[in-house]
Amino acid sequence: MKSGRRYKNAVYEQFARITKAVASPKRLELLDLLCQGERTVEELAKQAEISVANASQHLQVLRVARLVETERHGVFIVYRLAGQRVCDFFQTIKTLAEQHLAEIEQITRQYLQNQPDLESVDRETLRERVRTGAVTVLDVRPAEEYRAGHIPGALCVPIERLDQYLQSLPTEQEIVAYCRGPYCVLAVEAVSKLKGKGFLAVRMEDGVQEWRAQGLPVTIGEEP
Amino acid sequence: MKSGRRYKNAVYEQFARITKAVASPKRLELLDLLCQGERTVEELAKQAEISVANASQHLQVLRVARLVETERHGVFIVYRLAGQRVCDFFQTIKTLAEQHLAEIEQITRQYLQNQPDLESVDRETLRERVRTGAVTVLDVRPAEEYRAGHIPGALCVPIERLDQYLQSLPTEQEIVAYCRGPYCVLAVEAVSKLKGKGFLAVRMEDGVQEWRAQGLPVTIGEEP
DNA sequence: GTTATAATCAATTAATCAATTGAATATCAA
DNA sequence: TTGATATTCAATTGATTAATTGATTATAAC
Repeated sequence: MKSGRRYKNAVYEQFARITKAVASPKRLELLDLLCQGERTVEELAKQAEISVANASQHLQVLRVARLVETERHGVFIVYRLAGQRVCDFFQTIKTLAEQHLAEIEQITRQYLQNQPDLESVDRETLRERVRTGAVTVLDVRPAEEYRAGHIPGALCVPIERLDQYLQSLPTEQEIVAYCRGPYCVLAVEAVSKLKGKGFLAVRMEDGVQEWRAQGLPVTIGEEP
Repeated sequence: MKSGRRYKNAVYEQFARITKAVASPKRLELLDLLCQGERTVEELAKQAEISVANASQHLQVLRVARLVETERHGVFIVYRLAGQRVCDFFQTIKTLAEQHLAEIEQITRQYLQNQPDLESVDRETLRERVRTGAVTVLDVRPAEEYRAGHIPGALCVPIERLDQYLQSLPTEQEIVAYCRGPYCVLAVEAVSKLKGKGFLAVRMEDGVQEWRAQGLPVTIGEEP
């Protein structure tokens, strides 16, 4: 075999290390979670709804491909993305899939149809209403994701603690809930619960990644 | 299982259709070739050095993932990328691999070391020298790729026809050869041959994709 | 030291995938 | 219609891969 061919094979083999690492639905879900912020193996396993051993194995595949890195914090091992570029890469995959695979829109439509009447609000409208204080925005992701970055003015109301916040929420003013983006179901569930309790709740499809990608501001840490 | 989980699984499954399609070195090579321009199955098979049947199968995997599309031209079937976005996606993979996998640089260095002393010239220098006419630029890719887009002022000299052009090339002036980019070996081979014949030849690492990505102009069709 | 917890490792199974071969299909031209 | 060519299909092989299970390692608290 010519040396040129051997070289080419070696190079494409390296490229494929990256693509093979992301060629699994579960690993894509783990990457998606890690785009929202760093996490321990246990948290990742729980949120992706797989066993810890299985999550550990998937994470190591991602690590060997240098897409994620780890750090030991006492008895925990924290995984995080190996850079913003990896998050961008995941967003690219997402966008490509959305634009090339009509099935995704279909699956989403089907899912949303099975949810009780669910309006949603777009970015621009929301931003204007937040600015004028005409709306209450809830970030229903886990608190650590909120701290890693949230939409300015949003309240940190993790979905599992939504019940505790119910009495402090306005009953007349509109409430907008968002989570990790269009394929995350937290906001859908939050809105469903809020509407059941008589609130005026709508969902925003975008997550922080989409918001940031539009060049819109993101607040890091706690709200003042 | 909750409907939220079923929905998530379905969505990530769709994302993975894209990533599984690119999770093979050979399919990445085919995509790389298609980034340079459309081609028939036979041409792709020949350039990737695999059997036609094998190429056909790989191409169909890419087609099912909607990354490429086909058109029948008589007895030929022409494959092309399903949009500029797919080319960008491939470039993203390439960049990510280059930046995260030190092995690639190592492999490249090793390959170039085995080639007889091979200088290379960067984009900016080349552009300036082309502008002032101080250099002859050769595009050593196949003619159809040249027509699909080439660096302004470059001559179309496919490597397999290089011999025929030898007498019309300047012997005193510097000659710069380029091909599909840093991992393509055509320019390396062309420079090697030219230097063997006594020409002042150097290689430019960038291909048209890299050139274009810098916002530099690209000429489509034949030179005037 | 002992214990509890987080994470990884090792071994297994079923499933999926890459490449090869030879046959089948589609188009065009004689 | 027949023959030639480009491509795809179908069946087979060997190689990877995902998920599960139970055992093992590493750390911190007692």
